[in-house]
Amino acid sequence: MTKPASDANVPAGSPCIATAMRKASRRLSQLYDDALAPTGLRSTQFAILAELASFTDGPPSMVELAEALVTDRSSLGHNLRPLERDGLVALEASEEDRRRRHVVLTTKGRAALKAGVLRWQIAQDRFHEVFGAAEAARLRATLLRVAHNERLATLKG
Amino acid sequence: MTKPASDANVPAGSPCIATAMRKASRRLSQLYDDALAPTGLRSTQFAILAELASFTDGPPSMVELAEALVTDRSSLGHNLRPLERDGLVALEASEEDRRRRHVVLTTKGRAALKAGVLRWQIAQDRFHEVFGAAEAARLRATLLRVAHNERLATLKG
DNA sequence: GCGCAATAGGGGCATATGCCTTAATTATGA
DNA sequence: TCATAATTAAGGCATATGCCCCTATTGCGC
Repeated sequence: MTKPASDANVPAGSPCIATAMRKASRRLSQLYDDALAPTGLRSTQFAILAELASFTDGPPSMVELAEALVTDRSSLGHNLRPLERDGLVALEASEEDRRRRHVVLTTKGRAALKAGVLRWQIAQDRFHEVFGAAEAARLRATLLRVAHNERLATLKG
Repeated sequence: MTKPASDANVPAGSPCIATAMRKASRRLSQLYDDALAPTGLRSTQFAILAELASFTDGPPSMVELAEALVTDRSSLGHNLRPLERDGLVALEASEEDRRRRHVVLTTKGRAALKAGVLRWQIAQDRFHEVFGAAEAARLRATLLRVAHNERLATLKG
């Protein structure tokens, strides 16, 4: 139990967690981008659409969406540009607060997400096949605890 | 044993491993970049210098270094540009194979790495403080197994 | 030795990521 | 009320990441 796959051919390298994280991140992006390629979506874009779809109480503001994605507001703004250009999302001015702009998943965006899920599942299946569903779930839970831990955001605090 | 920290305030979100990985990666980059800021190095640049220093049998070629970093050759080429400009690394033509260029860690680069390690340790300590050294080591090992698993590179294979 | 496949890098293009600054708007406190 | 602080998003700048195509060079099969 909890017996991981072989550690052979895995160099020790530096003890840096962030470095290991980025290496793994690049590797996984390869796999998921490869699977999503036929849809014209990148894994980051797919993630944005999926996160958008998870907001059931109306479209979020940029700040809310950025926080959910654990990313910078500016980064999100930049990333939304291609999606807006292609009509997958729309930015609507808020009624209550004219500073805010709500990010809306368009019909076209919803369709793209739906098509993306079919391809995404292939990459996800591959990961489960290689690492096992149980360890995958454990890893994912750990990653989300890292992502949402505020004490890992800055040294202050 | 193996009891993780609290899962409170960790939204379930999508089951996508890649999405969780990138969220965690962005979070950790925040922390390590924050720590490294005084040195003028970014965590990615620090990682490149550290990886370079790990080659004890002479400076690696771009391909060798890219593989060690689990990144694209082109990406590495781009990332080396600022480091070369600042004199932290040097690209030397190979004698045996004139296609190759060896990436050399300069004296200045070695000094920058040394200074970076002092700051890096602060971020690493924070992570250990939050997650515990044992779980951190487990996580890092898992991440490296992901990073170096060829069956997670493409769907083919 | 020659022709062709394979390999190493460079350059261009597009997106990803985050910083700092600025403008617009809203909230707050005297 | 009104000046000021705080918030929201945009824009510019720099780096990060990976794809494709191109050139130079090497290795290989004949």
